[in-house]
Amino acid sequence: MKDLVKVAKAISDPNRVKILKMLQHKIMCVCELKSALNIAQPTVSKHLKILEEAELVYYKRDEKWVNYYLADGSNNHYAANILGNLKYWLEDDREIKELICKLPSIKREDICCQ
Amino acid sequence: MKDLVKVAKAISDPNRVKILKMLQHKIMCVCELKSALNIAQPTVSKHLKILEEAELVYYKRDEKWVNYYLADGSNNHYAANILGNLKYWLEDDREIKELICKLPSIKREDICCQ
DNA sequence: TTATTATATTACTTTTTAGCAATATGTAAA
DNA sequence: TTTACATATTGCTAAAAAGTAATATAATAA
Repeated sequence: MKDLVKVAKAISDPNRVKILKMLQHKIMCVCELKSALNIAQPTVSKHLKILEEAELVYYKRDEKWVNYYLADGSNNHYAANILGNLKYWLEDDREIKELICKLPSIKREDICCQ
Repeated sequence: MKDLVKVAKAISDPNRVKILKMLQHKIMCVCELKSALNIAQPTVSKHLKILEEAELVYYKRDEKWVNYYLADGSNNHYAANILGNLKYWLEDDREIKELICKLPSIKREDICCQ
């Protein structure tokens, strides 16, 4: 029950759903996510922690950046199920499509270091 | 996006998940749900409204009772997906199993009218 | 009609959550 | 080392959500 509720809570915020949809297309660092979502960096970090604790994402440090990846759900079948469905969900959502469109132009070299 | 988040929020509360699991086994009125969950009647009504707005349940009045049913999800594919999965999810959850066990002994004739 | 009873709604309190600014931490470059 | 910079954490505020008691509504029975 706790695991299910944790996954449900994780996807019950639009910004977190957007993060998951973006990570479907591209491994991203915190500052890239911040730039895409237009929210403060600590807010992004907090969302990422919630997603990570629901086993929906994981991260690997790469020098000074921390890259976030979609999890594969192998340890959490609720997470696996949601991640599987989310591949097909919201593909026609206007807001999501615009976000995905913007992705190629969001590069850490350009947007970080300020 | 709004529909997905609404369904996710709806199942991100343990009492609401319990309601859905109970409705898998039995059509129930508000006072039966209240008795099963041990929470106040307005709290049950509020949870039911959230579930209904997420299109996870619907209701029909039957004389002075209002019976709640699992929805079929035909108008909301997020709801349909969750309801489909929830049939198999939490079947081994101790708390849920105890609730389901209690169900046959919860009868509106006995518990309401007080 | 009036009384009874099941449920919904309202008004309120407490807890949780999303957001941010400020600060701490970790890594790499100078 | 010191500096710079990406990210995490802390401490706070505002908004949302879960809970309840009291009250309103809707249906039935008397």
